[in-house]
Amino acid sequence: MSVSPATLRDLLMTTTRTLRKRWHERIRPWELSPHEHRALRVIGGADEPVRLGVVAKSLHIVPRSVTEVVDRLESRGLTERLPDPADRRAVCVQLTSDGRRLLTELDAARDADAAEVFARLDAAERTELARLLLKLTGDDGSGANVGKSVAQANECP
Amino acid sequence: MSVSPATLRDLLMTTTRTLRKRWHERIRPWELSPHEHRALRVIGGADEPVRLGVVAKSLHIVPRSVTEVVDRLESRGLTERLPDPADRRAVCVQLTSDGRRLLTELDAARDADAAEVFARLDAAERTELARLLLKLTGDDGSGANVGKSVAQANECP
DNA sequence: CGTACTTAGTGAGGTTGCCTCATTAAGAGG
DNA sequence: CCTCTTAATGAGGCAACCTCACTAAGTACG
Repeated sequence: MSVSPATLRDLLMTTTRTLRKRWHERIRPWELSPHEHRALRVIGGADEPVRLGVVAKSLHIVPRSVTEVVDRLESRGLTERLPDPADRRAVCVQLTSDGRRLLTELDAARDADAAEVFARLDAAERTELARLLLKLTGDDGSGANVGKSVAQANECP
Repeated sequence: MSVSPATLRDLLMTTTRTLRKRWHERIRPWELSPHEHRALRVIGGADEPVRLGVVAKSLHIVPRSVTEVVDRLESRGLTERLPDPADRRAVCVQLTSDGRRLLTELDAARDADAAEVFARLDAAERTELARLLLKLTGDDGSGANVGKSVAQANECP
């Protein structure tokens, strides 16, 4: 007999809940919320400064909220604003050297955490899990997939 | 070459994000948040009235917050408080008939939603996905698993 | 029995991370 | 030049949590 969709969904939710909780614990020493880390990743992901509006899209929040997030990062000396040379309305943001250093550490910690969790699966199982999840989210031509929205965020001109 | 843990984690997160978003949309007509639905499920899950403290544990929030959640449900006529016959400090809560009716509808909608999503997988794939996720969350004797915390919430005396 | 400790719920008030709306400044089209 | 849109932000709001302090009630112990 097959597994019911409802059970499967609950299982998925429980799993990611565990992941989030682990990561939340692990990131505590840095006194940076997971959300701020995500912002840092978006900003540092490109090698050029990024517009606030682009950060907003990547984080799936409205531009107004990005202002606050970046304010907080900036107050900790992790990022700095600079004018967009091509559009004087726009504001770009980039990592400071402190920010870059911190991001490197956090990314390493995050990868280590993921590695610990997924060590329970062997290579074949990981591949299969990835295949199943991709099939679920269905990148079937619709192009609406957000899987790599963070990685490929377009930069400032 | 195998899939990196980091990619896998991102894939999981994206998947559940999609699920949450779908459900959030779908539940909109009832004007009840997913969170309130969860509370309703905990309260209606048992056939006997449930203590507020038990609801708190099931929802993974502190008792004080349950007071607010239940207040809101009660103000919509979905639940009602009653004294615990065995402990005069405690307060129990149960569904009204309106609450029971609503819960039935919502559960059906939620199951239908899950069914739509997981229809992309055949029976064998669903079974495999469940196996992999179970292996990940690792119910390997530690007993710390929370997978069915909602379903088996203990009742009032 | 009385005294001390614990527990269940809740009032008061705070925090976080979002949101909308209005405003200012600047680019774009006719 | 004049309207129309767009980028960021000030002002203010809200939801869903939290902690701390309090009351009332159960529990343990000498």
